Amino acid sequence: MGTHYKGSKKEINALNVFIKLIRAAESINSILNASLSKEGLTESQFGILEALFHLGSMSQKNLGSKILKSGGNITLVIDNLEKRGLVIRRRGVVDRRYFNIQLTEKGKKLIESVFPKQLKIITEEIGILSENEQRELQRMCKLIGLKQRE
Amino acid sequence: MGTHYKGSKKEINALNVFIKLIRAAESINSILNASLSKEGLTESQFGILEALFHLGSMSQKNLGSKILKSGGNITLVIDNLEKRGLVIRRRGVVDRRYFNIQLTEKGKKLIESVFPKQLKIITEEIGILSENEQRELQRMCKLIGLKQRE
DNA sequence: TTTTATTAGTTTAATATTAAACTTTTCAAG
DNA sequence: CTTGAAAAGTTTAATATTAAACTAATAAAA
Repeated sequence: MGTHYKGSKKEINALNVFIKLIRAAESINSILNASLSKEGLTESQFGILEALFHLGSMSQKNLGSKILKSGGNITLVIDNLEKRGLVIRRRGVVDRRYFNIQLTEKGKKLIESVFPKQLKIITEEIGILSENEQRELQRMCKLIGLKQRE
Repeated sequence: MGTHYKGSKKEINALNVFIKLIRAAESINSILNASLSKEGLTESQFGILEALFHLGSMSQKNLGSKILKSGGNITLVIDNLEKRGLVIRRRGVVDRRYFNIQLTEKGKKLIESVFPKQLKIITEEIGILSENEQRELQRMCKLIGLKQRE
């Protein structure tokens, strides 16, 4: 034990695992963000475009739950995407509280070009692990992710 | 394959692993941050206090590299910690460009009380995995973390 | 010794983010 | 129908974060 008591062996082990987990996530994210910033996109903007591209048009509320950001933040991100002509807001017809957020042709072109680059980075970074290791990593991360919703 | 081409099988697998990895990290972090905010601490503030507590006094530059934040940010975080009387800046004697950032007694008391709570959360969350699984998770995350510095 | 380059830290301007208060619209209960 | 609750989105105020320009101190080179 060092100068300060830091915890039991079990706790120290858990802490080390946690730190490595966080570092791995940050490591990949920082590479992805560096690539996105070249296209003038933020992580949130990419998340919105990607969700619209792969899941189709949806409300701001739904987009918020996809990228796990607050309503106020979604308003701003959509504002900025709309200014760049990448998405448009269409007021709902049956329920006028909703906006239906749609990709424009320009937005679709952009995400079609950016998504594969992001995917390539992720594949390279994760590809350092064997197929079996990837399966195991995914399984264990799922367990940790689940715990939150108890 | 769905409506849109999303990538090869290999890419899709890597993407799924990546998403689970990020979610697991976010899951634990959000619990930790909720706990910290009860003490009126931000993640960065905690990181600084924890580094000073476990590694001893150091310069702002060193603190920045420990918690991976920009210099400008460290200036602000230290400002706020200093206002609350949790740390003090001492100008270096041999080299007057440096500040030596030190925990005050109050800061030491706070981190001594907060750190075990954070550690408990981490231990509980990671503890969902067996010891063997934890070892494996750590090993794999290290591999991913390493890749960045190539 | 003077000049130049480097290093630590600060400031500024911009963006991101959230919680909370707010508006508008819809829906449910009486 | 009217009233009240809930839901989608916006605005505001606060904090966090970064990059880039800046100041001050030190070290290196001429």
